[in-house]
Amino acid sequence: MKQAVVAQEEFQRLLQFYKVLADETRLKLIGILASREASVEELAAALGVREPTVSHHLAKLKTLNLVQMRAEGTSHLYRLDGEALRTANKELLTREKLASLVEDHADEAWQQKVLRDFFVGDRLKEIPASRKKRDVVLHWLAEQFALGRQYPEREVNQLIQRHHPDSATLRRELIGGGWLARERGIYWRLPPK
Amino acid sequence: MKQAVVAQEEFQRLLQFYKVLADETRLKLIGILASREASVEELAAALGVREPTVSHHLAKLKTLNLVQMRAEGTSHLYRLDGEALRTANKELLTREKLASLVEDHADEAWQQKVLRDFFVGDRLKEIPASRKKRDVVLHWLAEQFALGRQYPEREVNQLIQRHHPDSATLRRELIGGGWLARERGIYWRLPPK
DNA sequence: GCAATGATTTGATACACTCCTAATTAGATG
DNA sequence: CATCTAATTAGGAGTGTATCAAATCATTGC
Repeated sequence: MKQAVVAQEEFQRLLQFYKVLADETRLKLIGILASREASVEELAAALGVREPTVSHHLAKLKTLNLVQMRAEGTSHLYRLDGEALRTANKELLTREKLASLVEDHADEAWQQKVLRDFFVGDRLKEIPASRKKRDVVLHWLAEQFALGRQYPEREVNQLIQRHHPDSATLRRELIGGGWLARERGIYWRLPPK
Repeated sequence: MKQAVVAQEEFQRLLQFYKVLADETRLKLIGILASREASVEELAAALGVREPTVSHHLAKLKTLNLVQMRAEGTSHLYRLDGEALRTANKELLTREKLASLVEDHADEAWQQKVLRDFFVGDRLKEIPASRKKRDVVLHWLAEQFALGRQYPEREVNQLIQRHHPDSATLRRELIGGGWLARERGIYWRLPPK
């Protein structure tokens, strides 16, 4: 779980990074500072905006430590921190990276929704037509069976019928999908794959 | 000049890229699709937003060719185009890259502003105190001299005084800054560095 | 062909962010 | 200490865009 929190923070950092860079004026600003240091006044003139606007943008860049400032007289001379830029680039958008950053509660949320949609209390309204949703329902159903116990067919049917009348279909699906196993009229639940 | 146009387009592409990525929902979307393909319905449930919202975001990702879609039944299954992602990453923010993307009209604009600020017509209101601005003014002043011509001191003073009374100071600065050269009371303009 | 299902498009609302002007702060200079 | 300059901060107008509900479109299945 600690892991997940770290991932969250890293995700937010990445998001912040993109947000800061996703502005035309700021990107130009970086472009100028990439080749030389410059004062706020210069930057304003070069970009065709007012000084406060430049200050505003520089403040955002500062939050990423992308720029450094040194005062000379009343001027503030800004320059790009190339090291920070290089570091930031490492944090890049790779497939593996992103996948690891997103909590897989995503999957879980989706399954919750399917169950909400198809159940009223613990009665199954209907058997989902789509394979994917049916699997979610069957998975839930399988969990109603205890692990390590043996069920005669009559008992299996009873248990299923507490949730839906068509026990034959559901029983067959539970077997076919590998949630239950059967031998000589005796059924048992298989451990989660 | 053709070069500049290309750079402009590339700059805009880079900007678009950051804009698309600078959204929490979209970044999560990419994160999910990084590990598996998914339908709009699933994505909506996983992200906790409505289907239209997901469609909207997917449309933006499509503009960068970051996702691919295949239809299965009435579902549209989306997946991340890892190749596109890798390509996009190459377009990265390197110091050299950015510097080349930003037109150096930036500098020019700044100089124009200094001249506007300190001149009324072609009369210099005052000699700028800051070294940087003074250089801009001196540069302009130097250009009022013809290249390859010889000026006696009296003529130099006359020319300068058309723009500002303190010809002594300005003449000295023009020499010191390397815009004019002098030998035995004769002055001439040096070619631009 | 007619529902039903999932996706997309459209139109409206709300929030965030850029940019401005005006006011304030911090340094330098007389 | 007063004044000037450059930068920053505060506050507000205008714009863009994320989101939703409602309407529309496309595909499957009866």
